[in-house]
Amino acid sequence: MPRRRYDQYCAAARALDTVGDRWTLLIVRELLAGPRRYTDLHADLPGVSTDVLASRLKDMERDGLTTRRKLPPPGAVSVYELTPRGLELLPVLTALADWGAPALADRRPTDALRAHWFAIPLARRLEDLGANVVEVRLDEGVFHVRTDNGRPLYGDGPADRPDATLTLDTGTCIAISEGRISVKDGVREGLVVLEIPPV
Amino acid sequence: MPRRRYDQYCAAARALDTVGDRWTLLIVRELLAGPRRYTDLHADLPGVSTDVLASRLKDMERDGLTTRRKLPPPGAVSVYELTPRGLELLPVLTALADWGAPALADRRPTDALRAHWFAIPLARRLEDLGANVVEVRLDEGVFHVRTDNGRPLYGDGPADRPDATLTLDTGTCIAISEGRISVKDGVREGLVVLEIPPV
DNA sequence: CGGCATCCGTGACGATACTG
DNA sequence: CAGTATCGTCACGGATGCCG
Repeated sequence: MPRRRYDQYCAAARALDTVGDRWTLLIVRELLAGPRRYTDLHADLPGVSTDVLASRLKDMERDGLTTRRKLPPPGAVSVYELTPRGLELLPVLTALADWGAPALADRRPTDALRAHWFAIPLARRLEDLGANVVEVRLDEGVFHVRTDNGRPLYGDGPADRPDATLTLDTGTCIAISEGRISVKDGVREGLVVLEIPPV
Repeated sequence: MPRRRYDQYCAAARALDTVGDRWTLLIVRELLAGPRRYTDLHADLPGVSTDVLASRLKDMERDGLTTRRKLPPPGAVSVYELTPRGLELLPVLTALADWGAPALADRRPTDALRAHWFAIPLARRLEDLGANVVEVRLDEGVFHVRTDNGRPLYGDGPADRPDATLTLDTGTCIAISEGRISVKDGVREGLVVLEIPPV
């Protein structure tokens, strides 16, 4: 909750009171990948300043979106993690990603990029593959998605034992994310290579 | 699009570049009620300053969310209206309202209130009534909702010729909005009075 | 080195006053 | 009625420093 509230008895305004601040929803996006350390968050949120990130994490913990947990030694590092309430923001991020996907048509040279940022709009399109864990290989990097409502929803890098792997280029990935073509169409047209590893 | 962009090649971040600024999504909320004049917008967005509202409307027009139209004389007043692209933000507002509805449990004395603010979370729950236009009567005021994907989605005050009218209290309205009870359950328990006017 | 806190310049925001 | 102009304040972004 920011210092500035809307003070409106409206469900949408109440939500924006909590998650309407700059960076908050993008922090949620990162935490959908599971528990993360402060430094990892800072690395995957290029542009955020250290104090704003720390301040947001405090606000989010106070508002019940996240919890802070100390990993047992050795390591004894603390990680940030979404609460169930914070996890319920996934539909908000999905709706935003749906709306914003067409804007990916113009790719600016200054744009930062992490492969797992494609996971949110892509996840639903992979649901009918019949695979719990899907590894996605783009030119820009590899990430994996869980389609079984598991936590974490996705992660960077290859999966442990994926049920399927998808190899495709960025344009195809966006087209599938937007629902313009299906995964099966992509395979049929040679844009996507779908592999099911032997058990 | 604000001066500050995230500069991230991510669909959700791109959306937030356009609608992440303070007040923008609440202006969309108001424009879902159809074409509105500047003064009306200002009246139903308590707390927004005149310059910020003017600035947002400019940004939104530049970004293709709204158009400005001069009504034919007499009157010759100009109104703001959502474009199809702007209208596509409804799922975003619905997802936000879903998430924010539990926060309506605590009602602060400083909260502003407009009856039609209940329309967004309520609209989907009225879809299976088989009525195109539903008039909703709360203690706080009357508004009406179109459930046939028509524009406008809702409006203040009574409807012209509603297909159904609902009379209920605020708590019941929130419970239905959250999906905790259905309209039919509300009627059965005496919390909702549903009237279908004779043709 | 991870996890912040502090300082500072810039810009966004909010309230009021004013104008065509 | 529909904004623009002005101004004080606060949030943001970048850099740096501190401390376990």
